[in-house]
Amino acid sequence: MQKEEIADLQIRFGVHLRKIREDKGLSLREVADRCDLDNSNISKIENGQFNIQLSKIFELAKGLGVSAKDLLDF
Amino acid sequence: MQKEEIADLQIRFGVHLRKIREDKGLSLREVADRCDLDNSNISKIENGQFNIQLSKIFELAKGLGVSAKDLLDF
DNA sequence: TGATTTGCGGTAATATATTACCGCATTTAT
DNA sequence: ATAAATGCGGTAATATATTACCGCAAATCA
Repeated sequence: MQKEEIADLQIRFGVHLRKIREDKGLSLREVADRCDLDNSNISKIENGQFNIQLSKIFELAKGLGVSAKDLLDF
Repeated sequence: MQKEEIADLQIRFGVHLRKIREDKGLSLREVADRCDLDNSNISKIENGQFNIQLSKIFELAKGLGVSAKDLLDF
């Protein structure tokens, strides 16, 4: 997988993640509290700046109240 | 998320990944060729030794001919 | 208007994944 | 019995994610 493809994937994931969060009416800081993460980092994930790990996908899913597979449904 | 939880997650993911591969009747080296990865590393992923990244989930899904969300369906 | 919330960019130290390589032991095929 | 395939452990160099900070600008609220 090329760098560009990965960057594109991160962006698409981030857009999807943001939509889920906003549909739930949560702020970055609220999600951060639920996930034990920092709001700035979730912001970066949503903006496609990180190629996050498996465990983080599950942490985010838990914090957002959705299943992990839902986070990859885009 | 604690270290132990992450280790457990990796193992469950690996077990699921292996099942998908074996259901397709593929060897590690065959999947490795399709994914442009090394067979030893896929072995380690299946054995829960890696907390892989988002992009790698998609690479594996492509190589296995399934959707990424299917890989998290366990 | 003043205060709070929100999203976001920057940073630096640390931890971790990535990658390709080697070879071995076991299983499977000829 | 011989050869090939398979799964897997070890390693070392490199790249990358992680984490918790800080503070700002714009939006929202009292």
